[in-house]
Amino acid sequence: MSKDRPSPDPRPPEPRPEGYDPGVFAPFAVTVDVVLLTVVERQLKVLLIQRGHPPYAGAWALPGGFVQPDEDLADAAARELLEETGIGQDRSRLLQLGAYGQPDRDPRMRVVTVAYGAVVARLSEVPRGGSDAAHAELVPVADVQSDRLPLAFDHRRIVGDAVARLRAELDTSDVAVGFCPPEFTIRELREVYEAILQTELDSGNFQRKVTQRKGYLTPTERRVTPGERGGRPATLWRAGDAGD
Amino acid sequence: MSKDRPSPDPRPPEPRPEGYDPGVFAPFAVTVDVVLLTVVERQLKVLLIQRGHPPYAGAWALPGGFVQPDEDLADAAARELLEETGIGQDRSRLLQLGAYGQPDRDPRMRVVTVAYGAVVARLSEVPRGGSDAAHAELVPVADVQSDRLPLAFDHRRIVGDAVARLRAELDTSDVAVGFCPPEFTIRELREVYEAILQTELDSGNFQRKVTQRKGYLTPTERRVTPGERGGRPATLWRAGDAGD
DNA sequence: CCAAAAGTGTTCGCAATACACCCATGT
DNA sequence: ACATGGGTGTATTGCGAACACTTTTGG
Repeated sequence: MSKDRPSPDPRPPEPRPEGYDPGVFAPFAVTVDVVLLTVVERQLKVLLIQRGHPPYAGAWALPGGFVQPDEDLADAAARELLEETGIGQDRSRLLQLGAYGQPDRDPRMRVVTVAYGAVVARLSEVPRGGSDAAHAELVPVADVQSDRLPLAFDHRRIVGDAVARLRAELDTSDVAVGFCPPEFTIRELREVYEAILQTELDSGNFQRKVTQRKGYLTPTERRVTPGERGGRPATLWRAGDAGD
Repeated sequence: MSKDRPSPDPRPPEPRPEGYDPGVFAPFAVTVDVVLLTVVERQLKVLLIQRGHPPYAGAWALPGGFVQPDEDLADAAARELLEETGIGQDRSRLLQLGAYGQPDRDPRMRVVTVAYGAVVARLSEVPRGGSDAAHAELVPVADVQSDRLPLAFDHRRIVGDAVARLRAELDTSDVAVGFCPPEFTIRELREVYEAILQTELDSGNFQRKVTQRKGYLTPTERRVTPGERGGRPATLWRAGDAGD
């Protein structure tokens, strides 16, 4: 990658693996953070943990932590999510959002974090299998974006970027079905869209748009029994072939 | 700001809970790589340098290098690009593409790289003001993707991702005008699209589509004098307000 | 019966496509 | 005059938005 160049590094050179020039390689910490989103009662929520130690002790933050020396980034994200919240997520379902590396983003040392996005079906409560996360909770994304609920580090920005990315990919990818349980009604899927886009969608047009999209949904034989106030029973659908 | 640098012990520290434990994190090297694209004679090309030292000595690679301790990631990308190729690029014109951190992507040590994309107007030759880059050259992207020209590390994949991203953003962003000089004809812009999408576009429809798009282009009073074989002189256009 | 929710049909307008045609220049 | 490339007009088609309407349930 890089070759000999003047050594502008004010720090004493670290002992280093052979082959790299001293004075050029400064050690960084690399972490991963996970933006886990879910829709509960028509509201988009993000999973946060309450920090137990400084800096930002007591503040809310994204689950995440250090990448281990021989660990892939996505694996680290999955592991941290499991350790801190008890939620197991396949690494293939984690979408990389980007790297955040402003020099002062951590007050103590240079940390570059790689953010990952994850999506789960309506999760009402956090499993609490986490090793030692002080506290994990689902909070409305709106509270984060309005800054009514301040986050540690640059995590508010990361959440904002994640939501923007989610909105952009709603129509072109299969993310939305990730917010639904294995079998779901079109209404349920529509409410996911509405929570994310913050708009109302025409139910009839949505129905067509989503059922006609190839490989997106597959119908089951089962129907749902209507609520107390009646109504035609809705078909249950599964994620389509393309989403597997 | 705590300054205790951990010794770069290659062995992993104990798997530990969330939270910072300065002195126990595993040191990573963080680098940036730049995928600089340009269109020359209807061909999409990427700027590569020839490596002078192992690993991959003599192989082609993306320009890039280590991030310095107090340097922002985008700044590092701009600096490395300038140092290795003599091309100055504003950091705001560098688009982050993502982080690549597979444990074995560098044979000697753990390196996480953050890739940035850049776009310049038809660049026929590399400035050669680079400090020490052995050799820098523009090569057809097709040669990289077909693996006819193998690249060091995982750089082929990074280039592939960059091109995919470029294609996806062609219609929704202003990237394409970045491939054109300050004043350009619609034909020139169309050839950029054609080189990137690998298709032929109807010139008439392209004209309308691109001129009607609000804030995308602004006409000048100037025309271009036709070539030797005649033809109606084309209007010169500038990037629109939205692209500033 | 009516209310409510699922799902379909119908219409309209816009935007993309195909392609014919006119415009302004060089030789 | 003719070739060449710039630019506009026009017909067609497909898709999304708006919304009326039918279907199937509970009360």
